[in-house]
Amino acid sequence: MGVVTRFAPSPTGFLHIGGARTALFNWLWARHCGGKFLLRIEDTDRERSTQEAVDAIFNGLKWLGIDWDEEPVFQSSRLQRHIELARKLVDEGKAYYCYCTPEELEAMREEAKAKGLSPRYNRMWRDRDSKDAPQGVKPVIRLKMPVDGDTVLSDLVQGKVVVTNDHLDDVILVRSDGSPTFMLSVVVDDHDMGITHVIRGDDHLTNTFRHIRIFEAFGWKVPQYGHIPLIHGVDGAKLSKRHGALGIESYRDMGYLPEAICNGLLRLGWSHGDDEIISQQQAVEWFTLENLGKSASRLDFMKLANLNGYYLRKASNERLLEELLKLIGKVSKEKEERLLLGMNGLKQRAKTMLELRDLSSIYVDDFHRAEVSKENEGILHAVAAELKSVDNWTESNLEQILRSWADRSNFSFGKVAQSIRSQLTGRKITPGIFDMLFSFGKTESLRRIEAVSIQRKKRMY
RNA sequence: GUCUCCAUCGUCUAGCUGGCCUAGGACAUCGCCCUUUCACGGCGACAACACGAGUUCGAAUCUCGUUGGAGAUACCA
Repeated sequence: MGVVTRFAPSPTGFLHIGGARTALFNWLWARHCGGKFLLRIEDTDRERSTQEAVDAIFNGLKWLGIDWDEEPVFQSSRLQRHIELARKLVDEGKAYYCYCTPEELEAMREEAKAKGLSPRYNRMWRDRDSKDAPQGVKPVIRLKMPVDGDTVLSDLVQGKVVVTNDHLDDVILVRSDGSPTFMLSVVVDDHDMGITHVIRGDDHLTNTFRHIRIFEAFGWKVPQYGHIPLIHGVDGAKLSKRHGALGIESYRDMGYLPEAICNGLLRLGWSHGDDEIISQQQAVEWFTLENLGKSASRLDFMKLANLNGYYLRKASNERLLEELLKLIGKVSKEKEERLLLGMNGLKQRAKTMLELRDLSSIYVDDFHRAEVSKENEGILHAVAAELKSVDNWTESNLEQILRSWADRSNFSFGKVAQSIRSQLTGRKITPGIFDMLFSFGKTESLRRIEAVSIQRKKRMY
C-alpha cells in the first residue's frame, strides 16, 4: 500500500512556523515515497475556529510550495460518525459511560498526586451499571484502557518508547455534551483517510499511547508514527504566542522567500551530511525519517537571513522585480526598466525583500542633494563633460573612459567614484557606479550629474 | 509531583554498526585578500563532545548514575 500522510492543523490561529515544518515533513515524505499528502482541518472547536485561519493555512502552504492531494477534510463534518463509533464501542463493552463530576475527578487527581502516583481517573464507573447513575448527570464515554502491561510505540523518529499502562487514563471519547474529543476524532479520521504515516510534533508523543489503544479497540491497523522534535524559542521553551510565534505570512512580510523558509525549516532537525543549500526538489529526493534528529532546535534568524540572501541572489531579476513592485506599488515604465537593469547589483546586496526594497529606492526616488565640495563639483563637471560624448553606453566602456579620465586628471579613482556615487544617489553605499550609470541610462545619469551646477545656482539665491 | 523524551562550538548540525576525531561543515563573530563604497567571493582565526563512573587495548560514539532542558499530565487540539 502506498504512503499517505496528512497535515491536520486546527484553524484557531495562523499557520505558524512549527506547523509549517510539520506540513513540510509530511509533504516531503509523501512526495519522496510517491504517496499522497492530505489535509485535514480540525475545526471541531467551533468557538475558536475561523475561516480567516483556514485561509491563512491554505495560503501559507501554497506560498511554501506545498500542495496537497484531494479535497481537504473538515473534521466538523464528521462528528456524527465519530459519535456513532464511540457508541458502538460501548455496545461492544470496550467503552463505558462515566458519570463523574469535574470536582470528583479533580479530587482523584489530587489524591493520586499526594501518593506520588500519576494523576488519573480511578475508573469508578468502568464496571458499574448505568442504572446506578446519578440523576441529571450527563455522562462522558470513556475507553477501557488495559489495566496491566505496557503500551509500546515504535516511533520512526524517537525509536521504541514504552509506557506502563497504569499511567494511562481511561481516555474520554465523547464529552458530556455529546461531542467527540480530539482523541477519538483523530483516530477515526486518520483511519478513514487511510493515513499510513503520522508525522507530528513530539508534544503529541504521550497522546499516541492513547491513540494506539483507540485504534486497537476498533480493530484497526495502527499507522506508523514519527514524532519530530519541537522548534523552541530563543529561551529554549516551546514556541508560543509569547515568543511571537509568527504566522508564516509574517515571514513573507519580513521579506523572506518561500524557498529560503523551506530550506531553513528543513535543516531544523533534519540533515543530509554537510549539505546546507537544498532545493525543494533535492529535498524530496533525499528526505527520509532516519535523518531526523531527536532534540529540539531553535530558529536562527541570522542563518535564515543568510539563506534568504542566497536565494535572493539566485532568483531571476524578473521575479524579483515583480515581488518588489508588490512592495512599492506601480512605478513608471522607465523606472521599471532601470530596476530591472540594476537588479543584479541590487540583489547581491540584500538579504531580504525589505532590504532590496530599501536599496532599490536609488532607482525610484529623487533625492535631496547635499552640498558638494568645491573640488567634487569640479570633478563632476569634468565627468559630465566626459560622459556627454560617450555613445557606447555600456558598463565596460564607461569604466574604461572614467578610469582613464581619472588617470589623466590625477585624481584617485576612489575619489572620483565616491563623488559620482554620491551625486547619483545621495548615498555612500550603493551598487558599483558603472552598474548604476548603465542602469540609469545616459540621459538620467547626466541629468543627475549635471544637477551639480543647478545646486550651485540655488545656493546663490 | 508523575510519566516520556532530549543533551557535540553562541546557533543549526556531521559523526553515533567504538579506532580514519589533535571532532567536520554552515551561520554568527574577528582578521586578511579582492576592491570605486557596500556587498558577493576567496583565505584564515576563534569556538563544542554537560558531569561522573563503568565496559574496552581504545568512547563523542556502548551501559549506568547525576545534572540540566523540554514535552505531557484537561469533558483543548
